[in-house]
Amino acid sequence: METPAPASPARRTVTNGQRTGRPYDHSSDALILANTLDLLVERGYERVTLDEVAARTGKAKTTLYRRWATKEDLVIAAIRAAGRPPEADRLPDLGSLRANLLAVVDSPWLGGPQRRLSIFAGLASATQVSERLADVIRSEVTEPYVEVYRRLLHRSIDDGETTAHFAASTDLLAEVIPAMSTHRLSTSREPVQRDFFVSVVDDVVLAALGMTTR
Amino acid sequence: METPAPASPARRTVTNGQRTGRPYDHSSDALILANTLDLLVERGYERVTLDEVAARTGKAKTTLYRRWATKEDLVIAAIRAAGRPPEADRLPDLGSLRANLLAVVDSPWLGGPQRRLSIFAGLASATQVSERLADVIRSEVTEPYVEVYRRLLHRSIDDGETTAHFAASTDLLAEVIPAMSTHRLSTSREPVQRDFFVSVVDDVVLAALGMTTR
DNA sequence: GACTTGCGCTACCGCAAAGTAGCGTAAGTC
DNA sequence: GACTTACGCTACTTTGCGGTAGCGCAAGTC
Repeated sequence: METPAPASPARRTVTNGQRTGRPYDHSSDALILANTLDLLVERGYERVTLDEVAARTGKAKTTLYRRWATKEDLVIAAIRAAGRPPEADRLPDLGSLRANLLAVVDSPWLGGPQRRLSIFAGLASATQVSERLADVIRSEVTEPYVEVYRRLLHRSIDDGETTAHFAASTDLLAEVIPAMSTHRLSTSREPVQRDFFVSVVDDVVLAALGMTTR
Repeated sequence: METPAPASPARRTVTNGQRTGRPYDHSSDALILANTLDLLVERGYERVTLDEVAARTGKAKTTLYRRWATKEDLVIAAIRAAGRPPEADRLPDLGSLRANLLAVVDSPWLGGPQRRLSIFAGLASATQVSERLADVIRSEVTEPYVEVYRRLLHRSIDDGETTAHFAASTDLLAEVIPAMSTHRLSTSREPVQRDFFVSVVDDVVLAALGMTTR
């Protein structure tokens, strides 16, 4: 979670310099944005209604509009507030490419691998709404996430580690595809397989997100 | 393309047995359904309007409603009319698992690999609309498609071929992830890499489609 | 205490899009 | 030719939802 941006107040009457009067109560912004993201995941962009966001949060709809000018702005803020994936350069080197990749997979970003995948599905619909929204998703979610993996991989290639590594771990693929037929990640599966599976999944779903046909 | 189902006429006045009067002109059903699918891909379910489907097809909106009772019915028909992936049992054995998998990848189902992926993206939003629609997508698209790969793979495992095969071809993975950063499949890439990439992509996107959180 | 501005509420506007009604006409069956 | 039903058209109703107006009150600053 990040601070919800200067809230770009929808239309604030500008009193020069100093502000008086009752201040914004930003204590519940995080809750609003979290609920927005939840709804986005459950229903997709078009079926998110601000009435429902307001109801869930216990805020008045008008309050939402005091902070974000449009629904699109609110959703963008929610996406931004979800934070960004870890940066490759700041991650400790765990000794092997594989370990480094798995660390990213298991990072708590977007609630961890399970929920992350759900969010991707929700975002897929949002990319069809507007260029602006699609751009935000790309620049805030897709690109940075793929970038981590790419960086880790390139680093490993430069070290000459890569090929051997992949050759060693790819028997897993033989299990991955049949496992997919369950269509659930929650079913029991050996941990290593799961991890590798999710990493591929995440990446590829992102690629699909970037591939809207507009 | 399949015959567009008995069209389950929205509400037909039942004259017993024999029908007289001007018959339905089903010659353009395929066109209607194709345009519906196109729009679904371009815009996502919510932004498909029947006015636009009608306009594109050159038919009157009321004509659409004479054939499909609701928008949802029309979209379902469009998905059904898109046909099903090839069945594993009917595919010729090309000698290696890899060749068999690639044959599926390159099958013309849903317009071939490129367009197929776009359609998946469009369907992702539709899975959030209703249980019924989600079920159709799962049973008509997701399940059968994953099933092909699964069957081919299992067959290969039973033959003892699998592990060796995958080990031999997985250096590709080292290229796949960085290549994804382009977020386009249309960029130039060596054919074998592309094929393998797309096969993974297709499969995994499908898994994501099956994973709606409703 | 005077002033300012956010909050919650209720009511409302505007618009897009699903779905319908009814008409004149086309294309069939008997 | 009489009859029936689809087609295209225009106009309409309904609904949901984004977004706004204005009020009484809360929570701050001076």
